[in-house]
Amino acid sequence: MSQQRLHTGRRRNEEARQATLAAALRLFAERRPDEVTVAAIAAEAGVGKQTIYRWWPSKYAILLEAMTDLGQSEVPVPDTGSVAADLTEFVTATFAGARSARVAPLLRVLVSEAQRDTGIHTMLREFTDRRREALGAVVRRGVSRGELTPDAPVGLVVDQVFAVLWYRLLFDNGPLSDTAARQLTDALLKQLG
Amino acid sequence: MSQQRLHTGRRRNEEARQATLAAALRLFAERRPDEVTVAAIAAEAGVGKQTIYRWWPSKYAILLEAMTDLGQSEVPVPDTGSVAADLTEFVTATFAGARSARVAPLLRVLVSEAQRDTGIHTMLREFTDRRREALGAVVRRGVSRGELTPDAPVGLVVDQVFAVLWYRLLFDNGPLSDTAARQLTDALLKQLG
Amino acid sequence: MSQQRLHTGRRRNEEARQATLAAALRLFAERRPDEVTVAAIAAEAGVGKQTIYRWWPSKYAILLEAMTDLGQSEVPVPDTGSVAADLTEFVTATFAGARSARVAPLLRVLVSEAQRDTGIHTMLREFTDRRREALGAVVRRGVSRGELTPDAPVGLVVDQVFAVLWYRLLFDNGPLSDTAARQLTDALLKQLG
Amino acid sequence: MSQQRLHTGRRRNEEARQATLAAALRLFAERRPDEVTVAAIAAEAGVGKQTIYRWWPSKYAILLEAMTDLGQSEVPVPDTGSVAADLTEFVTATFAGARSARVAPLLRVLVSEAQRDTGIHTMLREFTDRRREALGAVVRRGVSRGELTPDAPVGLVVDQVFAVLWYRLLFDNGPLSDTAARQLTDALLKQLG
DNA sequence: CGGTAAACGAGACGGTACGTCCCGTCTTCGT
DNA sequence: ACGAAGACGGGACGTACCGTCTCGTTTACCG
Repeated sequence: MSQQRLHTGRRRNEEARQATLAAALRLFAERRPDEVTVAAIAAEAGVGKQTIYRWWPSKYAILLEAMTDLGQSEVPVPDTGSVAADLTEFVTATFAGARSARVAPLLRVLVSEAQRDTGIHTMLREFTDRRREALGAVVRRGVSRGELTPDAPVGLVVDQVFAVLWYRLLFDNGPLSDTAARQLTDALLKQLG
Repeated sequence: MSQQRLHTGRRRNEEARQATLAAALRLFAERRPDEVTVAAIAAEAGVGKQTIYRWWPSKYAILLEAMTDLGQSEVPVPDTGSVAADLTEFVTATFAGARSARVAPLLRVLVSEAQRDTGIHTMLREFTDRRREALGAVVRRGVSRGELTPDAPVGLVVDQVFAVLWYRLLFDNGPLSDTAARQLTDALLKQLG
Repeated sequence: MSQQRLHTGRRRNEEARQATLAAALRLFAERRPDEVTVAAIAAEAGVGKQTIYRWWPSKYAILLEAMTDLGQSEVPVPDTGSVAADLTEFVTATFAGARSARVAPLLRVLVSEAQRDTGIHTMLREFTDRRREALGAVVRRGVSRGELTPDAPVGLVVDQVFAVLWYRLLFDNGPLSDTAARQLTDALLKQLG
Repeated sequence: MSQQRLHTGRRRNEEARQATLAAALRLFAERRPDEVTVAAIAAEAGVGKQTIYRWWPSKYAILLEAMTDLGQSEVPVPDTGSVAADLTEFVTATFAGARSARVAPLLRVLVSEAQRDTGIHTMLREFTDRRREALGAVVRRGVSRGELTPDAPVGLVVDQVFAVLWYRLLFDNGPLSDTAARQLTDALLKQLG
């Protein structure tokens, strides 16, 4: 029985991949998104354009991969024994992560592009759904501990947290400070009764 | 004392303006935003490209002006005598307006572009601030009628309404139905005590 | 008996005409021809664009009219009694007129445009034919005085003079100096036998 | 000693060059020069506009290169043993080439544009200087054979031939027939003694 | 160790939208 | 009615990116 040859030729260059991701992060952080061209990323990374097109469908896909790589150091889900404390900590940490001058512009770019490219939209949903799930778990833990009634509208509370986050991020019409996080958390806890 | 002449030469053609706005609305409704070119709008409107560039900085500015013009037929601020009823009516109407297949894609396009163009960002803020102000007035009326305590967090409630609206619109991860509007309103009323 | 009114309304403004001609001469002398726009001439002359289009078919027609106005002070036909002297004087004066830094660029512009616009071509021919006729008269006088044989090729000699003039003007590949004029004249006299 | 790499990346596409030159010749032959747009040449050649701008500064530069390429099939310099015969043959062939309905309009366009664009002026000079040199060689051969005196004004004779050619071509005020060529040649031979 | 195949940096390619410029016409108001 | 001002419909310009396609070189496996 003959074994089909699996792969011949040169393998993917990991250095080129890293250089491309780093270059994309750098350029998207410091330039307007339409000024970040594939050619510019290639030049910045010292890489050929074709190498980029071989591995990524668009410049935004590069950005998303780069941010996912960064996000490996994921915000841990807090577990202090109290919904109020867990929620406050989670929201505060989430707001802090999003408001940073380094990641805020990148998040804006991704939402912007997601409205134009369904592929990016899907990838961004997967990215955000992981965080939604984490926050949902925190609230549900409150239910199972008896702090909250079983009919607590978990989804709606989660929605409101991330909705306010993105709303202020995208429209730049409100703070994402620790204080803002606490005010929102307090309001939501009151909602949850 | 001599009066300085204020303006000489031909005046702006209002017909050309209207035709351009209508053409932009039509094209943005039926095509993907990057397929809507300035040249196409000009052709559809029977107008020269230069006439467009003379009056608008970008095709998105045209769209925004067209939508503002439409919004003159503004959703009226309800005044039933009860905050609960007013709020419910306002939010339901707002959600209904935003979820329509005709305007939803246009709103997405504008937010998307606002992330890339500070001019559009500013104009969009003015557009949305008018609606924020209207909703704020509804809540404040509840305060002045004594239905709500004077320390009611008006801004935060307004934020939550529009935040959820845009969040679900942009991420397509939740309904903007009448039921959804009622659920959100109920939660916010509970929050307001 | 009632007199029919022959003309009503404001008459053509001679000042505007002069200002336009002067502005055209100035701009064509100092700028590349395609940088001389009708709008620029109008602005330079302090005149409306429509006023120009009312009276001239193109910017080159303005230039041609301006040069014809200038050419009223026409080079007089010399008559010294000798073909040799007359010819030398005529050619020298003609070369001197054409090589001047003020008119040379204008002549180039007119020939250039004449290749694209048959109207200008015709007007330029009328302009140049008047000079051809003058030079032809000089040579024919030599025939009638018996200095030249009756079969002298008058037209060919005239052609050679103006041909060399325009050739050197347009290709910038030879002088239009007094010396050059004399050399050409001598050659032609030898040719005439 | 290490050899530096001379060129990387894709090379210029000779087919695209040929297609562009051919398209330019075709369009300039059948349309008025200002109706020949760069976009039209690109479309006719099946080539991108940028490819044209990468290699040529203007549509007239394309035309000039196309004509130079054609001129490779150069009119051979005659060598019959007699200046009179050589000169007659050269001038007749040159006139014949220039008067043809195919090339005459192109020559007019190039002279016209040369007056507006110094780059074209320079390139056209190189083009014409090659023919001047060829004719000069014919006359100088007459000197070296002793048919003409060493002080024969070679340059002036060459000037007169091409001057008359261009003069009649540009002003359309005289024939470029074989008869005209012979008359001019005879006159110049008489000048040369 | 020599052959073969894929990935690489570089950059030209066909294509398309951009925003600017000028054309010649039309409109407004003032003389 | 004429004149200056300037907006209009139209269309070519030259530029910038897109994503694809050669180039010649480098790398890695496989016989």
